[in-house]
Amino acid sequence: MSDTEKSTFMKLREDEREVRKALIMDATKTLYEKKAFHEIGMRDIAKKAGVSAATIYRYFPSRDDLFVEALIQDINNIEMLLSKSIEEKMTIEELTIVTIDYLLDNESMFQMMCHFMVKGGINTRVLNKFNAVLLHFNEMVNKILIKIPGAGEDPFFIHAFFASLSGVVMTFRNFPGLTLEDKRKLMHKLALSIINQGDKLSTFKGND
Amino acid sequence: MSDTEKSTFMKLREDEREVRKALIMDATKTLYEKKAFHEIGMRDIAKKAGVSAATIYRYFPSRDDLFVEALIQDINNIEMLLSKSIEEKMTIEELTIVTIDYLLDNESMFQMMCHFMVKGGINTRVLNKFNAVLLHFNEMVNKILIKIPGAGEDPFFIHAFFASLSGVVMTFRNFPGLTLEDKRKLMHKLALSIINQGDKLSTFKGND
DNA sequence: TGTACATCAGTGAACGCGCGTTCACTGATGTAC
DNA sequence: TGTACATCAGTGAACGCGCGTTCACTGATGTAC
Repeated sequence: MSDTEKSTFMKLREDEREVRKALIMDATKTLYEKKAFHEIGMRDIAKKAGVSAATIYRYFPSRDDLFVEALIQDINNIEMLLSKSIEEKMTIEELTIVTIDYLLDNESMFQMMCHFMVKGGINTRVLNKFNAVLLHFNEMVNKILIKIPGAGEDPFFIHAFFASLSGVVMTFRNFPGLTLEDKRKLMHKLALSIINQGDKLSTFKGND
Repeated sequence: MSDTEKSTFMKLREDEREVRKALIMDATKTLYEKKAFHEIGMRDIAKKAGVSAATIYRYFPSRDDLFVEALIQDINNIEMLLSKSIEEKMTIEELTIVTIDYLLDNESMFQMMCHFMVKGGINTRVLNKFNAVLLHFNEMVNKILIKIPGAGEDPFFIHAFFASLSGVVMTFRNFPGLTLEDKRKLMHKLALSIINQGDKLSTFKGND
């Protein structure tokens, strides 16, 4: 009896931990919408979550661990977004636009991805987690996109295409002299030109 | 007479400054070949150039200014590389491989580019310089690549394509479980699949 | 019902440290007269 | 030829500061007997 009591007690404590952890994650994600990735510090997150900075370290071993976990959740969002798009029988063109927009509208997530992919010297444990996310994303893309007409023939192309979109967004993010909306349109066109190889832009002609 | 004497004297001093400046730049570029971008500090550069860290600030207003200048010179390298490629009547496929290899073999440069493009909060003056470089590169790409068969029809595609290559390199740089050479081959294939849209990989079949 | 003890979440304050940048100073070279 | 002064490159040492992380401690809750 003492055993089961103890375990339910432990269970409650465990649940409570999960709740707190989720609270910190939520605070982190909220900040992502407001600040650039490199401007988000542990003290900011702590403040937003209503705890002290030291508390965060009871739930996450390091800043990068916290962030990579946030990324995992974000990938889930993308996953749902893509699934939904497929259900609605989106064309590859529409999907391209959705993806570009996602990368543009979640700037901090994008910055974080670049951070993990480009900057060296990241803790091995964290990098493993991150790579697991990437692999998972790749598989998911494979499963989902294989069904889209005009995208599915070659798995190489699918992966290359998604990587390309990151490249387009990265390269033209700060393109001088354009408003955000102009940049968005530019990126749409650029990305579509990859699909349509330039001379077949007809599907998107009306958006000039 | 005193005037011309003075000016030649000034001129000499000026020349000497240029030499010193070049010396610091060379040290910087040498370090690029050995260390990751984020690991290169002012003290490292100073040591390599045989001066003190404080001296660097007599020639460059800040670390980022120094780095952006290094980038400018590097872009010149790429420019020459591309020109040469055109002269040798490279196909777009061959050019793709050259470019991927360049990005892989100049890791720090690539990291630096990402740094300037992705990270926020960069000094306006520096960002302007950087954007000028990008614009220049874009124009150059336009002028050169327009001549390549199979690439030239649509300027959008050309720019998108180069941006894509960055994306491919960024995304698969740390792909787990592959050696550098395997990653290189993977990236080649991925990038070529963008050009050839998957079902036309024939030009590169022999490289498996 | 009470006392001693274990566990653990939470925290304010401090630590550590890297690293870009600045300061106050030295020394060499040139000019004025 | 000599003296006072201006200019400027170069520098060792220190500054500043952000910021992730850790420490030593408190307080609440539960257990043993």
